[in-house]
Amino acid sequence: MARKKISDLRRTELIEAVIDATHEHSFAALTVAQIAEFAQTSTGSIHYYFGGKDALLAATMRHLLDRLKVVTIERLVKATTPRERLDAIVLANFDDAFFSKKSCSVWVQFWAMAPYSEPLARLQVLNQSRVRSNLLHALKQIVPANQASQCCTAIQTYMDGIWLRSCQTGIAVDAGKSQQDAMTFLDRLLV
Amino acid sequence: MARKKISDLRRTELIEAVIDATHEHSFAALTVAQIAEFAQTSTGSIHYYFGGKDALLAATMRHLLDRLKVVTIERLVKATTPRERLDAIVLANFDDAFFSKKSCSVWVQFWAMAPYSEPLARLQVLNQSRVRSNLLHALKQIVPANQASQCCTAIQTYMDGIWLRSCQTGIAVDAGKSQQDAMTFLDRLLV
Amino acid sequence: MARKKISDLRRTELIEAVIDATHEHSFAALTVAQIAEFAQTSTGSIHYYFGGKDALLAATMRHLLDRLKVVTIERLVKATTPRERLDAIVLANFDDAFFSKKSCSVWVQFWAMAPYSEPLARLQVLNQSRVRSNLLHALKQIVPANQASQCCTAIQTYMDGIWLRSCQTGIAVDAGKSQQDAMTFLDRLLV
Amino acid sequence: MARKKISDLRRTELIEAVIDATHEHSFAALTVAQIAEFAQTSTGSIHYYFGGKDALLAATMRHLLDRLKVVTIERLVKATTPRERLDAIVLANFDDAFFSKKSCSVWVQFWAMAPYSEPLARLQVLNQSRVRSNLLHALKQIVPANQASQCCTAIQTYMDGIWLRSCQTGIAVDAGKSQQDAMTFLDRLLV
DNA sequence: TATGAATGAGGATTCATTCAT
DNA sequence: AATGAATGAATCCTCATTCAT
Repeated sequence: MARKKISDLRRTELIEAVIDATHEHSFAALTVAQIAEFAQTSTGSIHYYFGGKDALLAATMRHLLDRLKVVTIERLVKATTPRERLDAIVLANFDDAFFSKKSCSVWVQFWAMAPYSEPLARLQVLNQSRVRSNLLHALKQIVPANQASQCCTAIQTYMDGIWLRSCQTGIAVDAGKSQQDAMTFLDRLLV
Repeated sequence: MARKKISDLRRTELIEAVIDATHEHSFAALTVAQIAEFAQTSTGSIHYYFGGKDALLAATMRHLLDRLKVVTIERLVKATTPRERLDAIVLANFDDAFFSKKSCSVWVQFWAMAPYSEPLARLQVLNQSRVRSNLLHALKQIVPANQASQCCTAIQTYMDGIWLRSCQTGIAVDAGKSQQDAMTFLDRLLV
Repeated sequence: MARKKISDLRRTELIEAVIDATHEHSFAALTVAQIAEFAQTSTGSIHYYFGGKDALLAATMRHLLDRLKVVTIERLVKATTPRERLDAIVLANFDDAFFSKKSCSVWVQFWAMAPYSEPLARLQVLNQSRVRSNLLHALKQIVPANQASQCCTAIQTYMDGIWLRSCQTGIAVDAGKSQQDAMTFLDRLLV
Repeated sequence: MARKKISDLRRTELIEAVIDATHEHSFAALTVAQIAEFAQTSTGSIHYYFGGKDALLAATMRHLLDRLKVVTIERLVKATTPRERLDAIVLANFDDAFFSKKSCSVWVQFWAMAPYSEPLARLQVLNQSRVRSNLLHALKQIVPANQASQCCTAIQTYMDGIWLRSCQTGIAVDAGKSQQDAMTFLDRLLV
């Protein structure tokens, strides 16, 4: 198990480097050599740990998606009312534990590539479904049954839109502010 | 003038080819030769008319943004009340004259690249500002002054989110349905 | 004949443009389009008059070689003694009617290409032989028969060297000065 | 250090290939792939070791210039009288350790390109100055002070001319013969 | 004659990937 | 485990040449 840890640590370090590098130069424009430099390793190591550039992005996204999952669960277990559960899910998406300009950059590039990559598409669908499932569970106790689905989509769309806009030039990313905005949005949307 | 027309026609043909090709393979994965094949021309012509692959994407986006502008204006001139104006702007964004899976694919890739390309970033800001300006003008007559800005952002974010989601695998794109959803969303948001 | 003149004028204009352009950018780096711009014409015209880029350089060299021939003859007819004839030939090579930095640039590039081009090699040999023949004719009356050939080669080598050095960066080209130097050189060489 | 050696060996091998290939096809007409073939490597390696085609020519010339420098020094240390020193410098230029048709071919193409390339121009000036400095040092003790400079230029011009002529079609290159000719030339020139 | 749009073969360069050490 | 030298397929772009007008 101690053995395993070394390898996992290395992978995590490399993934952090991918996030930094991708934010700065875009994943497509990045060479494996550049990523290796960010991570202070060699191209050989990148291939040793991940198998290739494509797999590297997939691994990075799995990492980010896991973080979202963890933060969501942490917040959900503390919530008691349906509305609290709804807020928990939405706030998790903008939790400063991982909502940052860097993550947004990677996320949007992932989105742009997903339609052209089976493994990425799978990840995208997985996350989308998980979030939707969580949201719907809470929403059904808040809005009339026939409005839950549409309402859920509106919320997901809003959240995706925030991620999308956050990575653009000249946009300052502030987790706290985004959480407030999201709460105001929910208040407006749910009467 | 006949000369100019021919050259413009050629440019438009090439841009249509870019949209088709990008939707199918993603812009980054696309080779100039492939685009040329879609357009039934040579790689030389692409460079002759646009100067390079990057400039080609910029030209394509300018084309799409122009279409949005035209459709928006067409709808705006027919609107009389503030709410009608608001609806006009939002409906224009999902007008089937250009809201299609293909456009969404290009749009999202444009978004992913904009932070790393001066010319694309400029286009992105230009469009974002134009839409915001239109929306705010109408919103200020609908909601209290202190809510207009936040409300505007929510609407833009929602629209961006729709574009983003529309290009994903397994999502069917239906302009009419998207327009209806958007109207329902506005109703909910503006009480 | 008037007809012919128009075409000849055009060819001469184009050749002058080639010389200017080659001096500024080197013939290899030059595109036909650039040459056309120097000549204020189109690429089509270049091909119409010369048939291609390679033929253009050959035509240009033929032009320069003709100029040398003409200047040499003009000076030779005025010479009476063997030494005067020798001087005439050498002075012709540095006559400011065509000895200039521009000509030297073209000449040296011609030299560099000649070993790899049949037509250029022929021109090179032709000129070399013509000059040698003229020189030898005079030299044989000046130095002992068994020294004429070696002496001739030395003179030709010196003249070629001057051309070569004249095109280099930082070297000022002055026809009068080069003529003086050449005369001093001959004096030294021929006792 | 073993590492360094291997890499240096690789570089030298590549440079030898450039000389062979350039002599056969001219540097401009040569493709990187062809050079790679001469060197029995890949195009990738060429770029890995030199960074590009231009840098490759510069490296090759630096190599040739170094050879000249080394041969010159070897001969100079053995010379005692001024005239012996003068001869040493001139003989070095035609030493069969590197005076060959191949070297001449490369040299002349270098000369033709130098006026259009900063790095090549620097090399050209460097070598020209070094040879001049060596020659002048010896000449000042042989000819009157006011004649040294002009005499030096005549010698350099002669040597450059020999290089230039040696690469032409139909000229046989013989180091020994060129050395003899040069000695005869010096004898004639220096009374 | 003159033009310049269109072509596409050809070349320099990049970069993911491999593998010997 | 880690490295980075070596590879060569793949791609963008250039440019001589053609040809319809």
